[in-house]
Amino acid sequence: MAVEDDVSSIRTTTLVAPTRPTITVPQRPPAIETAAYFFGGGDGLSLSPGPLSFVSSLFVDNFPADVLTPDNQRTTSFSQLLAGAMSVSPGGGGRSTAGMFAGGGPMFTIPSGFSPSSLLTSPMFFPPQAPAQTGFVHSQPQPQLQPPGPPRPDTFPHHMPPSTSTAVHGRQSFEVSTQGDQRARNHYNNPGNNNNNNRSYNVVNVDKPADDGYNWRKYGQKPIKGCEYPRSYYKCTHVNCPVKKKVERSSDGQITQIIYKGQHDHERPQNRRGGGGRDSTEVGDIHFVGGAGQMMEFSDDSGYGKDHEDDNNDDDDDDDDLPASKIRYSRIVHVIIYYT
DNA sequence: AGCCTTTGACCAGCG
DNA sequence: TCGCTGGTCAAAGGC
Repeated sequence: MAVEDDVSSIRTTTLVAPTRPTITVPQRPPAIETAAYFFGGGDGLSLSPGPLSFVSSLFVDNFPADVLTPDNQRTTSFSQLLAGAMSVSPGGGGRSTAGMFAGGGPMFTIPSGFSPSSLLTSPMFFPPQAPAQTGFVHSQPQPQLQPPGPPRPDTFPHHMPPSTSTAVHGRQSFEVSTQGDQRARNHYNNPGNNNNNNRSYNVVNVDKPADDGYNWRKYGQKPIKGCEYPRSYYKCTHVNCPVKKKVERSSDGQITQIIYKGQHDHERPQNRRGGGGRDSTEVGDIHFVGGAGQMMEFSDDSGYGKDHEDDNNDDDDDDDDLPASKIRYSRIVHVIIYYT
């Protein structure tokens, strides 16, 4: 299938801001088309079990901590998590944007207290560089996430502030304890626990797209039609590193898209310029959507600082120690990742 | 001095 | 062929 060929070498990450005053729906890149296709938004193709297995393994293997289902029933099974999420996700007015994107496909939501950075930083989320793998991280505005067809009555209100959208997500959410998150991090930080390998991992920083652990040099900027803010182009400054990324902003200057292209062929710099180190964004909701076994999506809605419980601030490498004010104003993030 | 951003120009792809 | 758009280059200037 041609579309599969198109995405076979693509890893896509979508970072989407919830509010985009001017909703201009650009052309979908092949990956997104494929996403809609795999997620049932295309021609009704059912989901491949692959991604579920993938995500399942992610959580079973790396999130051993107890998690809470929406009714606060503890469960340790990803399947249970998924079942719990699916029981509340499809249909109804409480449908989330990820749900819309998924077109009813599998999805679960993780509210605040869980950092997607943990996932993003995991070798599974950004798997170690396979020699033949070319990562391509793409993001697109939420309207693109909707499958083709007439507008849904339950379309996510783009004018809603993050806090409101959080409520929408929250009702559909189960919780993953930060303790579990920490354990997951320890899991990843401990090479002995990682069957994949112990290479460094990538971080998608929502608020500071240029600060994801690597050093970037801006090499271009182009105005986007219909957008007040231009698209910026960055290159990894590491010698011979082919990775590039482009950052798009909404008309209010908020980052709406971060698109990575290529894969780093080097470790993340130990000593960052400016001494900032990592400072990824606290994460709110994360939506995992099953796909072709190579793609996942999560949504980061950090607009609810009240739910933020930073019990991980004992770690310099922690992503969660942002001030609540910053968390509150950070963006919803959708991430779609392709694995090959 | 080195690295970065800015910015206009250039080039390629596409309709 | 032309115009549009996306992506990149490179000079200039700033930190």
